[in-house]
Amino acid sequence: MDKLSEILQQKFGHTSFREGQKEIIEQVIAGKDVVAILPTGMGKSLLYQLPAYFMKGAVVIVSPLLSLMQDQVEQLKMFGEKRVVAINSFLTYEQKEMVMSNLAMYKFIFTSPEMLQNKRFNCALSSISIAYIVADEAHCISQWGYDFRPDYLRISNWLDAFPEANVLALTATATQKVVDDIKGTLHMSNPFEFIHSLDRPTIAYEVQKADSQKEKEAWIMGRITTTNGPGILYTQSRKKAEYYAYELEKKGVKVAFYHAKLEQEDRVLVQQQFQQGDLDWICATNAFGMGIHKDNIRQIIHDHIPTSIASYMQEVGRAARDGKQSIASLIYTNSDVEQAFYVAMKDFPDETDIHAAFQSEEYQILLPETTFRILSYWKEILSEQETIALFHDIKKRKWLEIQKLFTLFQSELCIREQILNTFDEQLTTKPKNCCFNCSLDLQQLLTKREYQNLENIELNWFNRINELLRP
DNA sequence: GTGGAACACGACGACGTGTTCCACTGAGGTCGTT
Repeated sequence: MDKLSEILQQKFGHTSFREGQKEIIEQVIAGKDVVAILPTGMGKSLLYQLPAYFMKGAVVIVSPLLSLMQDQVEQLKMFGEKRVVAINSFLTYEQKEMVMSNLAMYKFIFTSPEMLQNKRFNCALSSISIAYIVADEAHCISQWGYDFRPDYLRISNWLDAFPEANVLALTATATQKVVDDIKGTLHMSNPFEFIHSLDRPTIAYEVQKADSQKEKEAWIMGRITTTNGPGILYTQSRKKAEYYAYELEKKGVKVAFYHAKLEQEDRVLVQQQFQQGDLDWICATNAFGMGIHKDNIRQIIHDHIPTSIASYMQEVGRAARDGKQSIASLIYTNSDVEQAFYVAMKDFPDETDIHAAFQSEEYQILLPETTFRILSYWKEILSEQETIALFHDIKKRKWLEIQKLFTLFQSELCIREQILNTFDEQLTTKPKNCCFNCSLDLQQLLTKREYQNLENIELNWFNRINELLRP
């Protein structure tokens, strides 16, 4: 048995590697930069965990969510690794000081892109030896960096302080544009690239067009109340997620809603209940998904046009992790394109905002928080004209992407094939249940289910009490 | 930009039609203060 397999068995209890894992791990150990695109459930964590045991120094893992960090810290501790810490706002000032003063003790250091801008933290990091740096869920660099969390783009400058460390970028879905963004931001020159096929033959694609919002709602309610989950209904707004959860609950469906405005404890609770099977459906915004461990999701429904093909695939990819047949359905109306564009654009500064922000600091403070944050970042590195040009470009790109997605859903060609082509991939074999435009046996795909309508039960009770009280 | 609700209007009263207004609209982390 070679050394890698030995550690795999000793530390992680696996007897063999999955496709691509060994190759990637070898490249990381050899000191190469690596971009690895692997579907959810293909063992991405192992790719950064295992090489650490062959290299001197610590591993810094940049993660987008606090919950994801906690999750991974716990997972490593379960494997018996004690030298692991997450440095983020969950720690008090005193705890942070304590960890930073003893940073050399740790093998795995999890942190957020925001934290990488902390001077005290950087000072501590520069005093220890770093083997390699990991960008987990690296698509966030491209997806969030430009218009939401500019600290993702600041990783670029931060990396200059660690020229010796190689970088490993991990994600489940990335178009060529996203890969280019990742490589650029992480200063990767000639990295080893492992790109697993994005095609998931056990996910069938269904697209439905509705003439009105009412028709759309009726279709969604009908589908969820007559067929089996577990499933996720992705809505475009928090309000809609709550509305559907409320309506479905009345029909007897075990359901909860999930979005960014939920308290942290409620989020954890909903997530756990769904994972344990106590809930059949989650009505959620795009906040739901990263770090969800559930293998048997059978249905993903979208009630809108997503803002990018990559995020659509991320969301759809949460189904069928157990390899069993599942279905991804999307229902839209013509006006949904405009809605998607509005949502994608609403925090972007317009030309007047950019001009005013470059003229006066006070004006910038009047802007919405996200807009202010984005502008502050670009003001540091670009001129006013360059910033205007940049946002013009980003807006145009977003609009084209949404349009492309809309055209794709409207087209009569194979949906699977078109999606794969967007990711520069060719479809080699069509599964039996491919898509709405090829072949789709809905009766086979969707198991019938009857729910007990709680509205009727309440009504019956109301009638019975009335009868009893009648003089 | 769209869609739905509310309102105005015509004309002997209810209701269809046109106009106006307003709601819709994601994602996370950190710091300092209460």
